[in-house]
Order: sequence, then C-alpha cells, then structure tokens
Amino acid sequence: MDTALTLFRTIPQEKKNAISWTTIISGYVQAGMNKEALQLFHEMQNSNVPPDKVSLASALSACAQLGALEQGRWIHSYADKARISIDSVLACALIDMYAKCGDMEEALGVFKDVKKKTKSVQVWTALISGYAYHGLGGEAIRRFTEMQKTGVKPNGITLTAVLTACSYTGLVEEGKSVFYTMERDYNVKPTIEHYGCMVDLLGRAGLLDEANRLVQKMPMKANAVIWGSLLKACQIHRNIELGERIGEILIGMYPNHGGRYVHTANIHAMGGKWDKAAETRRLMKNKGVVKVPGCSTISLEGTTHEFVAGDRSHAEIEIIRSKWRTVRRRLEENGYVPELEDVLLDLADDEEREAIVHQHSEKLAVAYGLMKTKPGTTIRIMKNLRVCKDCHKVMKLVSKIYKRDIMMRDRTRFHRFRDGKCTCGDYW
DNA sequence: ATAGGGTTAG
Repeated sequence: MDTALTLFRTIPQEKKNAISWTTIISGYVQAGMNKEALQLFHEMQNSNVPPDKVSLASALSACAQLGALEQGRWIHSYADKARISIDSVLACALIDMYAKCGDMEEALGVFKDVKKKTKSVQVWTALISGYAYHGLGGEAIRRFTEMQKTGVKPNGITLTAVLTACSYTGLVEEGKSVFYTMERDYNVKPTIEHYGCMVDLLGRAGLLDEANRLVQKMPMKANAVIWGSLLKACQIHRNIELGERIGEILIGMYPNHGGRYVHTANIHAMGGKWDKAAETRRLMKNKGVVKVPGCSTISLEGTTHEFVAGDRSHAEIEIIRSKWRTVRRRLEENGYVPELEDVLLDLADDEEREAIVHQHSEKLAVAYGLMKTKPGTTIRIMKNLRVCKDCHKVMKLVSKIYKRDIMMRDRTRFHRFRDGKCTCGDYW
C-alpha cells in the first residue's frame, strides 16, 4: 500500500479521475486499512472529482468494517442527492453497511426499496448475513425461503450465511438439514466454510463428538478457523482434554498469533492446571508474541471515543471511571454479583479478579455512553474481541436498570440488550 | 473484450 500511495501521489491533480481515486481507496479497504480508506475518500471529496457509485461502494465497505454508521448514512444521502441510482452492488454495500453498523431496520429499508429484478442473490445474501450476525435466525431462514420463491438461486455464500444464522441461534436441525441437502437441492458442493459453520453449529450446541467426527471425515484439511471453532466449543462446554489437544495444534500452526496462546492457557487454567497455563504464557512471552488488547469504541456526535483496559489517555478518564463506580454501585443494589469464571488468571483471590473485570473497556464505554447521551437513546458500542461473561451480564443489567437499549458489536456478532435481556439469548 | 465496486465459517 505504501508503494501504491506513493505512486498515486505522483499523479497530477488534474489527471486524477474517479477510477484512480477508487483504486487507491478500495486498495486500502482490501488491505483492511479502513480508516486510511475513509481519509482518502474525504480527500477525494475535497478534490474536483465527484465520487461515483463505485467510489461509494468502496467507501461503504470501509464504513461497514469500522462500524461507522454516521459516515455510512452520509454516503447514503449523498447517493440520493447526487441522483446516483441504487443498483445491485450499491444496495449490497448499503445493506451490509447498515447491518454491520447495527441498524437492521435501515438495512431492511434499503432492501425493500430495491426493485425486484435488481434483487440479486448477493443482495438477498447481504440481508440474510445481517440477520445471521444479529442472532435473528428465524428471520434469516424466512428470507431464505422467500428468496427461493422469487426464483433466485442461492450460491455458496448464501448458504454460509444461512448456516451461520442457524449456528448463532442454535437451530441445529435446520442447519443440518440445509447442510446435508445443499448439494442435491442447490447444486453447491460444501466448501471448508460450510464445514466451518457446521463444526461451529454442532460445537456450540454441545455436540462436541459429532463436531469432532465431522472434522475427521471432511474431505479437506482442517484450518485454523475450524480448530478455533472447536476450541471455543471446548471452552464453552468445559471439555479440557480435547481443548488442550486442539490448543497445541493451533499454536503449532500459527506460532505468532497471540490469541491462540491466551485461549490455550485459558483452557489449561479452566482445568486447574496453573503450571501449564503459566508455561503457555511464558512460551508466548519468550517468542515475543503479544495479545491484541481489548478495545471498545463509542461514537458521539461524530467523534469516536476509544477505551482500552487500564489506559488513561481519554481526556475525561477520571470522571468516566467515577461514573463506572456509580453505575456499579447501582447494579449491586439491584443484585449484581460479578461473573468471574472468564478471568482465568492465577490470582490469589476473587477481589483481584473483580478488579480485572471492572477495568474492561466496554464498561468504560457504557459508562461514558450513560454520561453523554440523553435518556431513551440507544448506546452503540463496538468491540474488537468477544465480550466476557461479566460484561455481558453488566450490559443486560444496565439496559434494565437505566432503561436503555444497548447495541454492542463484538468481534463476530451483535448483542442487543433491552430490559435485562440480550438477543443472543446468552448463546455466544 | 476495454481501469475501480458488493454478500463468505472460529
């Protein structure tokens, strides 16, 4: 990307057109450098080249990955104002952006505005995927059925979305039925992604042996995603022995990935094997591998506020920490007891474990949200890792006691908290 | 035929 940007910078201003701008923007998106992509999109708007529909689709993709709802909305209204028609590709990008930014209502609104003949399999798939990671499995299946009634045939990606929906919602029988008939009914041969969905579906549901057997008999070699899915299932269902074996396989496959060491150390710790857990963490340290820190963001009036556990760089950090203590007291008055089983560290007592969970970034983010937004507003939080049991519990309680809807996007899916309940049904 | 774009499992 550095070389590409340097070259792009050598193009004289008057020779830059929508295509050269879009090439560099989509390059950044494909490299996962979404902030840089939006920065360049912004620069493009200040130049004399107006963005066309391809530029918008690329920028929307960056917004989707960042969870940048406000900027995504702006692009949507820009398309309307510039009379850029919403074709299949732009519709897809818009639906995906709204869904990944937590606004399924608006995603559905875009979908409904798309003319029937423009509703490509991709457009349907974008909507179904949205329902999947919002934990709305029934809705995903309903749309899948509806899609077929309109004569649109699913492709491999559509089926991945449907299986993900089944997995996240615990629809084991429905998922199995789709998986075992997909080749016959839709002429789509299961790929590693479909096997991945099935391993996840079975593993989450506690059918670990069945999941493991599927990994053994599938026609391709298991990759890190498959093993990771099985490892997570071992953790949820406390299968220490299998988990330890898989953890070793994963570390062997990717010795530079910090998350694998942490996960494996956690499995050892879950089984009470503190020496093995320490050994895994030591190995990680010796190799100079670092864990990605947990980070939560909340956007308020166009500014994104970022929180990392233990980090005090936010200008209002002391007020925010104090607000969290107030929230915590109020939750405690309403029966909140910390959930400490995810703190798999060799600590002397639970007090130390409590101190750890109370530093988690999403708690600071929600405290800040309560401070800065009006009652009745939905609090939207984005997190780069999965949410821990305690933070999940806290979000449920805050939604009830403070009468606030909370929308939280974690590494893989959405949690929507309302009146003490979460749309994931505690199945995550 | 003719630059750049969307949906995908832990």
